[in-house]
Amino acid sequence: MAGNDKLTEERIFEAATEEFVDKGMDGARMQDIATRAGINKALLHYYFRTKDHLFNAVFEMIARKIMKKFAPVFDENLSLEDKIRFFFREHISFLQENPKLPGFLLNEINRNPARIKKLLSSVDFEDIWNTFYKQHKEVLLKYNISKETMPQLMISIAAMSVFPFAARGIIEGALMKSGIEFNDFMEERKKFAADFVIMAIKRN
Amino acid sequence: MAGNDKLTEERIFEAATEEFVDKGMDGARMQDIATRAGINKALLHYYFRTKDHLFNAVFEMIARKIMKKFAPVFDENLSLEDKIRFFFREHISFLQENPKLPGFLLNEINRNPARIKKLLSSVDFEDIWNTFYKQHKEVLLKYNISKETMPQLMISIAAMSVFPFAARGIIEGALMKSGIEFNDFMEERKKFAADFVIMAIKRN
DNA sequence: CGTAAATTTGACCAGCTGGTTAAACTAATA
DNA sequence: TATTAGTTTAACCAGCTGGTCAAATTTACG
Repeated sequence: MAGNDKLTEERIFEAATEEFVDKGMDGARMQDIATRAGINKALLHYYFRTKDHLFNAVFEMIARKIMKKFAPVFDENLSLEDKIRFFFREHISFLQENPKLPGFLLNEINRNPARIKKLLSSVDFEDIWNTFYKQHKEVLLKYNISKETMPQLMISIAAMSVFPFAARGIIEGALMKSGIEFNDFMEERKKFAADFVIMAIKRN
Repeated sequence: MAGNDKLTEERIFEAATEEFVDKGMDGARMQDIATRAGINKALLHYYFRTKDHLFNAVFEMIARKIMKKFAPVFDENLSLEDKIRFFFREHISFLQENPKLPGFLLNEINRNPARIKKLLSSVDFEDIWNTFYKQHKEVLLKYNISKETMPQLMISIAAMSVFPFAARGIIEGALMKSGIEFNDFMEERKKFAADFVIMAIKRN
């Protein structure tokens, strides 16, 4: 075997990731991926038989990467408030480094819901939320959160950090006239979002 | 001229809207649009010269429709709290009737940011927010909102109602194991989101 | 070195896609 | 009825796309 087989496969994988994230499954071209990886199109098919194979490999890798990065948040030994602050700091920082990921994932999920449902079937959200709820049940008594409103809260938290990246095109347009840069806005948002959520769940 | 010219154009427009919203610009096929409209592909090109023409027409129509529907919210003669409740009730109801719109718009905006920036250039967000701020400046004194945090607040509000629809594929998966239906979740969210935002901006 | 297996290539193909064209049809109207 | 402008159609095409194939090259190793 040629000694650079892993190098080639890695180069293909990186090239495919960039093309797919940039242009989506429909928009990406096998030829472009091959060119970007510095190889032949036939060689591309030699490593990943079809476009679907290649796309699925890339998609699952990204999904795993994200889960691996944020599952630990639930286990951190922090107070509820600090956990919320920690999450927004880490999550928004991650998205600042991968700004196109939200749009890519949301689009491909809408385009093919079956794919993600298969992936998610192995994740027990009920359990994650229950664990989280039990960890903080003493504190949550002082807050406005019941077990039933956990999904609403969790999805609100996700929305606060993910949405601005998914809707970046509009938001940049909306901020432009006020002379605000998107990156400054997101930097400010790490604190704003945390304060916002903490305020929202506090009993008055 | 044949008396049904407007009928034909309308049928094309409806068919194109459904196909584009469903499959995106890249995924939609001119033949499918023609078939859905019950006409020939050549006739489709006779009414809208190219796929781009057709897509732009559909996209601008949808964008206008949304703006027209929600600009009035800012002018309603309501208290700040009632305005927030009113917005979430109306906006989520609208999205319940058009659940695929957020995914479609966000994707096409990411795919072609120039398109939306042209559209948005005619909308003076700074002005809208200033007007909104002035309308409620007496009340906002009691809240946590300064002129500078208006964009953060506005985008948070949008995120709360739009994100669940854009991420519906994931959220349905996450809610499934808890036995919650997406529609019930969104119905509950009209109140939750409003309470959440109002709590968040109240001074403690 | 020699040979078998793995890797890489250029040339090729069938099918689909957006778009065109020339001819046929329809309805108003003079 | 004959003319004309607008509408609809079937057949066609060039170019691109994912995918294939046989031959050439490289590498491992006895």
